[in-house]
Amino acid sequence: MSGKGWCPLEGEELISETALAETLVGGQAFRWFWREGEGAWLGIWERNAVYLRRDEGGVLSFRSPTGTDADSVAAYLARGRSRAWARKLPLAADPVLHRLAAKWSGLSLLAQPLEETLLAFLCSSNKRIRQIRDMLERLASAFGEPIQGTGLRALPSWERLATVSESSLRACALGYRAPNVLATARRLAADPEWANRLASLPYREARDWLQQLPGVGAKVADCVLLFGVGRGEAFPVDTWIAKALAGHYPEIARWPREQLATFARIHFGPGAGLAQQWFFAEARGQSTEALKILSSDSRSG
DNA sequence: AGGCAGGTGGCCA
DNA sequence: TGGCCACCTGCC
Repeated sequence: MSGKGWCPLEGEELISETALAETLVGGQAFRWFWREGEGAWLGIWERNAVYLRRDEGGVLSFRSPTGTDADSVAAYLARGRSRAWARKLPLAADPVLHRLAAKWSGLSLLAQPLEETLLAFLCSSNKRIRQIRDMLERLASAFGEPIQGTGLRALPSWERLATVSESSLRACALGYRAPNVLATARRLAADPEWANRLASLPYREARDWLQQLPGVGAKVADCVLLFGVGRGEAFPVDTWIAKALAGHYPEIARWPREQLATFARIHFGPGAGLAQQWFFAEARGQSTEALKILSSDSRSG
């Protein structure tokens, strides 16, 4: 079934259409677009553009106009890491988790670039997925470097963002997030080692450091640590997750956010973040079709 | 036509 | 600590 240029991702577990959609556009990444004409997803990260499609048997294939290789795609999808996290969850002790594990077995937590993850979640407050996507596309077209031969643009670096004006950020419809993005950009640009340092810090210290950035609170910090640094113990608690936890665990229903996050890290352990994504997918209850419509690329195909 | 959204930070008890 | 409110903008 591999047409010209399509390369199967070998040695991977089969994945359902729903699990794939949840993985790509369920709220952890924002630059995956369903291309109806291709029957494939187009994803953009750093200088990579990758088309990803699933055959009827559940095998993934990709092709890349940027020459991104199979190892890089597999590293980004990070499916093995999610399987390892799943094995560490207390599935036997927690029937709720056991059921979600079966239902969402193919769902993976992507290994996304840290800088892009921070930018995305700095934009995310008080916004729905669709609006976050739109903000990022405006930032990419206004300030991002072209990705050669694709007509696409990368997200701007923090160094680049440090040089722009607040009004030009507001022109990207960032609203009150604009000054936060700018102040964060200036702080990071003045501290070139920040990413390495963050990666070397223990979870709690890394979280505290992130929270010192303007516009970064507990939830955003956990999203950055989970999606952009690969800290499986991070458990972002937003309104959806708070509701989902309340529904599944009535005894903690009225706990404040911060306590829910602590409870989850203790109860779920090193793979807590994966459980969070299962709860999120479960709570949304959106169809695959709805996810595709949400993320269909309205630009010229 | 207005309320509300996957939050944060400042302020008050 | 925990609870309450303003904040930009776009979409339902």
